[in-house]
Amino acid sequence: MTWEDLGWSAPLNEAEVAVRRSRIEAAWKGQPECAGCGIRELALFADLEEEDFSLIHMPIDEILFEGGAILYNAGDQAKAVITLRTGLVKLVQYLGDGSQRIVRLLRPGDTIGLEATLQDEYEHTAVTLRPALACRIPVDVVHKLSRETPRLHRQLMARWHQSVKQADDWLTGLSTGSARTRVARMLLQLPRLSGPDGVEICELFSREDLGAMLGVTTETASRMIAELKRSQVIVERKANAFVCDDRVLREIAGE
Amino acid sequence: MTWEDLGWSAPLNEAEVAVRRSRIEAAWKGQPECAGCGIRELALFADLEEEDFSLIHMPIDEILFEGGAILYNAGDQAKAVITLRTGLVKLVQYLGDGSQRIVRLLRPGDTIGLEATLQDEYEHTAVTLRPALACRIPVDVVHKLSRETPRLHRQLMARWHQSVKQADDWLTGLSTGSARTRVARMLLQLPRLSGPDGVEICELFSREDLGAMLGVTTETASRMIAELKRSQVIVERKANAFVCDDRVLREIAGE
DNA sequence: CGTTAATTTGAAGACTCTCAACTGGTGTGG
DNA sequence: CCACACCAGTTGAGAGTCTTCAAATTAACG
Repeated sequence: MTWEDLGWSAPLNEAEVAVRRSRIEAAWKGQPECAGCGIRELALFADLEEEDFSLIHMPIDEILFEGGAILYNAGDQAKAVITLRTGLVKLVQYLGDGSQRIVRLLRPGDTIGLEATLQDEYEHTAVTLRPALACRIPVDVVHKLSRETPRLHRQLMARWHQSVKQADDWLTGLSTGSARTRVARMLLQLPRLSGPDGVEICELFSREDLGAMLGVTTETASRMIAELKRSQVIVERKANAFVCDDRVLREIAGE
Repeated sequence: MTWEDLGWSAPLNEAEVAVRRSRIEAAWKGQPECAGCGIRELALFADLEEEDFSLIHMPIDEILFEGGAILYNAGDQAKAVITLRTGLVKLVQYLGDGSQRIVRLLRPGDTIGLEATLQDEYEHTAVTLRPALACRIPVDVVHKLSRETPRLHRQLMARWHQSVKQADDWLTGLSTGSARTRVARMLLQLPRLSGPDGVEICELFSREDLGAMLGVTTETASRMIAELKRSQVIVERKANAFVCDDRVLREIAGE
């Protein structure tokens, strides 16, 4: 079976700027293009052994998305599961009245669109917040591996478990308390990149997205960030990239 | 292996008012005590076939809890998964500052404490909101079945999936918008019992719990309910049991 | 360099929280 | 049987927070 058989030859959408093909064996064997790929340690196939990979005879797409790209829309045909290698992705759920709420963030190593293994439509809209590198795994591959090896089961369960846990924490942490508290908690749990001088930096996103994550308006999100900047609790290094005073943030977050 | 081997002979806690033993075969074969049990259609073992059940040689506890009983506390040793047959259970997550948030409600057919299959501690505190009948399934049974039959896998995945979906809906539906909107949405998605005269009735819970579900204070929750009562959108039949005007509720809920 | 989008800020009003008092029902002990 | 304490629910008033609508400012881009 090939990608063409699945009707996946065309790019997912216009935002998809590059598609590189690689057989799964390549990913596994650590060929150049996959050097530094976290897939072996982090991702869905972490527990698999080399023999398992030999069961797969279907290419895995490795895709580079630009920031703001749509991985899929809610309701789209769900034929693949996506593993995120670099970047950050938001899962958006739309409400009846047209407003939207971001229900989860996905980081490198996370699996996106896991529901594809159980139903034929995606539940959310998945959008990159920054340029992102991802691997698109056809659900047939997952199903086949699932039949052949029990090792994948535990990983799948673990992924589901992780999603539930994150959803619960998102609710209690980022959807409870004052806007200031929520912003502080968000900043604390944001992935930190170590800057050039070794100081930890966290890249924020648009105020609109921040609001949609915390359940407050764009203006309120903006005010809170602006306030933190003025009081020097966070210091802007580059555009939307901050050095955070975690001690004070934890205090604001209610420890 | 028996329950005693697992150290489960003692009741889970003082709130457990009755324990009845039944072998899983009994449940499957539809013996009297299991007549009307939804386990075959709804629950974790829905897909299993008779031969699968013969693999189990460990008793399943059937437990009757009174309202407000604690099924388990966050951090408790997680040795069993629980299937709810009747009643309603809340999952409570505690925050650093001691306050609490209810992250999910579980209804008949739902599986409680699924994390027991993956880790040895429960993540939430599970408390009955009404008298409840539940079956306690040792994780060893789940693991054994999991090894022997692939049919359980799909059910487990489906359960996880369901949890994630409910968590996401809980966030977007019950944690977004004004307090009035949230209360309306909550009432709309509450399980309805058909009253004596055939009219659908929904039993509400304490204002404190309602507040903890919606992320508002007890007083605000009370005000919203009182207001709906005054405006006749909901009519109290018995204590805390209402007939709801769904048309108006949907309007308040924002369509 | 002009135009557009994103962010910030202001001010008024709506909403929610806090603290406090009041109500009605339940259970206990005298 | 009554007095009392206790608890959940309700209500009130003022303070505080967030939203809304609008305008000003800054950043981004062709």
